[in-house]
Amino acid sequence: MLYQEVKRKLIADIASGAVQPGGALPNERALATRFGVSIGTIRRAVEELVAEHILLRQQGRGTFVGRLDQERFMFQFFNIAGRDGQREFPRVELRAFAKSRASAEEARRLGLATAAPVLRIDNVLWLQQRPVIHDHIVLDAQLFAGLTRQRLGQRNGTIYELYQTDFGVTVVDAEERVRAEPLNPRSAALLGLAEGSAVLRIDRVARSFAQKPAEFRVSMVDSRDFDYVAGRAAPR
Amino acid sequence: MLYQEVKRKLIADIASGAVQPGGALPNERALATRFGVSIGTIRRAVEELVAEHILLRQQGRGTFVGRLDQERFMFQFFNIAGRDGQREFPRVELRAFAKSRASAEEARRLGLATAAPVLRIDNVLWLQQRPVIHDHIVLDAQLFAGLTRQRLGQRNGTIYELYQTDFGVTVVDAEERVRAEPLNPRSAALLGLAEGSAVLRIDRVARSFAQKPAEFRVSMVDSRDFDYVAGRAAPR
DNA sequence: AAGTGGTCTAGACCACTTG
DNA sequence: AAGTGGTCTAGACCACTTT
Repeated sequence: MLYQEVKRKLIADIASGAVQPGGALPNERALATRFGVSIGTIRRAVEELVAEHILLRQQGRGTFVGRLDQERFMFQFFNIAGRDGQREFPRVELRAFAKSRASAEEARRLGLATAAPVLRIDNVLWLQQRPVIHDHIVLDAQLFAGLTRQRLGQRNGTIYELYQTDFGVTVVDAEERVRAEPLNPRSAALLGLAEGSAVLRIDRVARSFAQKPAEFRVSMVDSRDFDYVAGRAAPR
Repeated sequence: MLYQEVKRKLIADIASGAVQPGGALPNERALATRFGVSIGTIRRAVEELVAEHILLRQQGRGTFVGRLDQERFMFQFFNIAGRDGQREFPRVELRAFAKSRASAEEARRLGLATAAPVLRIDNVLWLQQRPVIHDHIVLDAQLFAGLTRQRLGQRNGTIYELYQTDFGVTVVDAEERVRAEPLNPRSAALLGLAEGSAVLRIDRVARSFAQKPAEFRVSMVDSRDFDYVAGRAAPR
């Protein structure tokens, strides 16, 4: 499994920040020489990282570390679409930022000790000029030490890009669990809906390399006009 | 794109029934000779078909056409799990079988003319000895000509395996849209729940080769104890 | 023109399964 | 022992991007 070894070393380079998001990798010949393997083996490792959206190859230009920009966020992590299938980047409104302690459930999802210090962020996401989603985001306060309300509000790009550029945390995949639930009072107030309406609740654990939990997020979605979409066909 | 050509030919062989579900493909050398390409090119084509769960390779044994058996159904198409993540194969109870005509929505999803003849199947799925899911399945009556209530009731294995063995329709992927909805009277009766309870509604279009719609299904899920699960990490 | 990734070849050797 | 897929090599040639 030589190529697995190569893949691990490439991931280590990305995780350590030795190659920056958006930056180029050395070319295939250089990598082959450095790792002492053939170009075919390099290609195999890079192909898998491209399939995982961690690297990006462009013929004639080079191989680049994927940035968690808007386009990728929409493609990989934003699964809400209009009834007609139309997708739109949401307007994000920051409503609260606080430090507190993890509940038992949150600690378990993030792989932390119970009552570990966490940061909490409440966002309201707008689609078609209406508040549709209430996100409650929970982060390990140690991993994101120094994150402030100001920094969150000032950011350009997605929150995942902020994790990547400011804290070296690259989100590579997410697991989501969806259920129907009556709307709670806090979300009802933020979304301007009646308490008890049937809404979607999405629990998401976003993970970094080696399945390390990076973020836990609960989204309450007014699904009267929007769906959670899964299993879109891969382009072939 | 030689390997794409090889892939198309392999798919044609599977779709035409020239190789049966569960049957073995010729070995790599034989395929390379038949198509006049190198083994590497055969491998590339087969690798993609394996990634799409259409073929299955076993070192030392051979390459086989994937059967839509219980294991694959659970892995690829059954996305309901207990709160603790535990997965269980449901007991399927056939409650109704009828011929009628497609609604505008159904026709659109199946790529049929409005009011085209369709078959309708109502199943109740049991998990942990309780009715949890009401499936309403709509099929193109032409594509599944000859399907009877008896044949459905007698089947061994999953309904997708029946599509494959009896009608040559291989389901290769599915797109699902999920929302929260108050429970309708018919599903309420079948699930033994109060009308208006908040439940998950899942609209699924299952597709065959070349994105051809094969089945449209609406599932109503009592999500008090079960979740819809998406984006599980790929094994690496 | 030079440099990059994309495709394809023709083999060698290994690991695993079956008779 | 024979046959299968799994990994790896060392190149050739092509398509594309940049200078």
